[in-house]
Amino acid sequence: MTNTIKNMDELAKASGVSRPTVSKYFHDPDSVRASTRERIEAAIQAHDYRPNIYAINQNRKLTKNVGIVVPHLADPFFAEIARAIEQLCIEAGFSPTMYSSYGDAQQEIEILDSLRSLKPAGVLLAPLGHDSDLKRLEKFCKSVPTVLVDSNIEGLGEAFIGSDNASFVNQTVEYLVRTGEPPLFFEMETPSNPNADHRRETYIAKMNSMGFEPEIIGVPGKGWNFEEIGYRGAHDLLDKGIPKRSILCSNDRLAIGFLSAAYERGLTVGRQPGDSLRLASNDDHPYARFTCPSLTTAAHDYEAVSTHSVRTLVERIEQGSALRTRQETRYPARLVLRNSS
Amino acid sequence: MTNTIKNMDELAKASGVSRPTVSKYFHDPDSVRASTRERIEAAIQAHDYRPNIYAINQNRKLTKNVGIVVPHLADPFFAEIARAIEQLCIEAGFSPTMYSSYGDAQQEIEILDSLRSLKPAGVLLAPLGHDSDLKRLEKFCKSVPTVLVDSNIEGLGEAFIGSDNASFVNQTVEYLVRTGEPPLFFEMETPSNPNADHRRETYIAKMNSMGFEPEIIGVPGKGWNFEEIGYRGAHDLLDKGIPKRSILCSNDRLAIGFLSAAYERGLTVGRQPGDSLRLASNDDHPYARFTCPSLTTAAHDYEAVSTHSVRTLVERIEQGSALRTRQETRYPARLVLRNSS
DNA sequence: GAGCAAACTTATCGCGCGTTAAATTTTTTA
DNA sequence: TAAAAAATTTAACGCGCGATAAGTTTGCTC
Repeated sequence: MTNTIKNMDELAKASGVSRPTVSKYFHDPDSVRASTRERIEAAIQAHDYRPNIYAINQNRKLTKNVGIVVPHLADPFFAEIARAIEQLCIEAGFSPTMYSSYGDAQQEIEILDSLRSLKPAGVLLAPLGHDSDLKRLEKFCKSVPTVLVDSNIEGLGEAFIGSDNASFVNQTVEYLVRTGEPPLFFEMETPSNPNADHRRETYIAKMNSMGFEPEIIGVPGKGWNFEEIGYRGAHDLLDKGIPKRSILCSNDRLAIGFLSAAYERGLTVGRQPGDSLRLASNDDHPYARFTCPSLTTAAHDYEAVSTHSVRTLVERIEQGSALRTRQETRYPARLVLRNSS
Repeated sequence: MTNTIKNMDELAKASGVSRPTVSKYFHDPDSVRASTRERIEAAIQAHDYRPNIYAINQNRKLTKNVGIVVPHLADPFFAEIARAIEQLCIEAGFSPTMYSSYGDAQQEIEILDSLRSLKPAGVLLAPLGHDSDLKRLEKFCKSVPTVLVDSNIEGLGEAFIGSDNASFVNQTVEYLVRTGEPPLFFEMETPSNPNADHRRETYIAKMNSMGFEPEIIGVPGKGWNFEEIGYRGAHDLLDKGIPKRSILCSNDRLAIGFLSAAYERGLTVGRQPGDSLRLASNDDHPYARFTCPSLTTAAHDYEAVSTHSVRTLVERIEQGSALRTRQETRYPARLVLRNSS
């Protein structure tokens, strides 16, 4: 209870052990004899002592810190993946810290800059994408072991782990065609996320290979208010009548906006006879279950992506990254059939 | 470009200035002569030098770190408030770090424990609520200047800044009564958030004062899957028929689940003649605009809450908290009329 | 209980920076 | 231009811990 213990020296005296032994204990409690360990732990408990992490890390060239950087924490997709990754890092014995650039390239760079001074053992980075300052990112990746997540940037970092956009779109297109008619592709005009580009390209290729004419609507809009952009884009589109009975949204957040607009217009969305149109999407956003109607979508394998990301980073940290080549891993989607198509 | 500079000594030599002056510069660039500042800054730029933050903080009893702790970052409400607070902390010259306990009391304690060893200048804490380990929280608040946000815990921390639950419920109840009929109150049976209790109490008091019989449905369910809980609760409720034409949900996430269930049952929600029921809620969740129908709700004053929180914390940090008394501030809600009622 | 490895102690250095006091230089003011 | 004020330099110590080398004790094996 006497909180008079300020450093390891005093803790050592209080527990009747020498300081180097206490130091050894903190690095690995099992490296000291059981009886010694008990005495140290008793003293720690009694005096509520915690070593000064600043002093610990000062002379380390590498700490146990891990940075988790995502483009937008208010996006439930990234919130979810960050949560999973954070948990896995803790289990692997690291101290994760979460950062969000909130869609701003400048802030992404500032995060990495300040991260560098934390001497992190590694970083898990879900980059902004097109908007990112590639030169600065590249420079950072050379100085800190970095694993890219979700959005790939060619050649950057130790590895890339994400989802297979082709698998998403192939499945959703196939499903829509099989159970109805070939879909229109509904997306943002200028998406900042490279995954969106892969989805569009896959859509075009898939439609062509099935002998259909691809048809794409790119709605205007900037930033991360995807629902709003989808909502407005859908209204604009539907002002001209229903262009096609099947619609495939590039992502769920656009679809949420689309469904909202459709509802306001009294259009029923679904696969029942009499429904005005069918809508599918990609991502399996946490709210996709609760849209009206519930959203048919292709789901990320959140667990595989987060597990593999963390495992890869830990490997690279422990083995050093010198000899290993950069690997890209993409997990396939799982089609989730709900009521919107 | 020569990255050979490792510490302040070398930086001092490279810029032709003494080390104490460089040190002074880093504490306040304006405390050195303009010509000196330029020389130092030139050297910093040329060699890409950043001081070792661990060495800086080692002997400081207080750092410039600020902790932001929320119950659940995957909840868009907290994501939004955390984002705003984070930004304001940066502008105030602090280094914020975000933590989420993900609804787990144990993790909340662990966050505060590890936070303590970061020697933060202060902490902005949105506590879990009933589930929190009050004794540990209290102990923490005594050792670190802490401002409570969103959820109040009597007597804890330097101050509380949140929203006025009474204002929320009074407005929504009044509106529903004025434009239709007195509402049923739909909530979780055992909410972990104390705000939910205040909302229920206000509902009861308001209904009584208006001469109506309060009627409350408490749906079972644990955890933070509010949409799911609302969805199931709504189905259970509606299995027995529509109990009342007006329904007031304790919060928007429950309402989102409710609307989903209502939609599945073919019930139309809204204020049009012919609609089956009307629904309102509280919080103005970021997706409340995009539900089907869009959700009438009482909105938090996000900006006022976040601004006031950060300002209060900064004041307490700078002035010391000795003489000041604990203040509680609650901002009123703004009724947002949409289509659900 | 001799022999030996493992565990521990003692002593000492270094890390990068904060901080201070006294001496010195530069700039401002009268 | 001399005096006063401000900025800077020199020198030195301390912080809490990591790390290491050499000597000492402990506990285990046969």
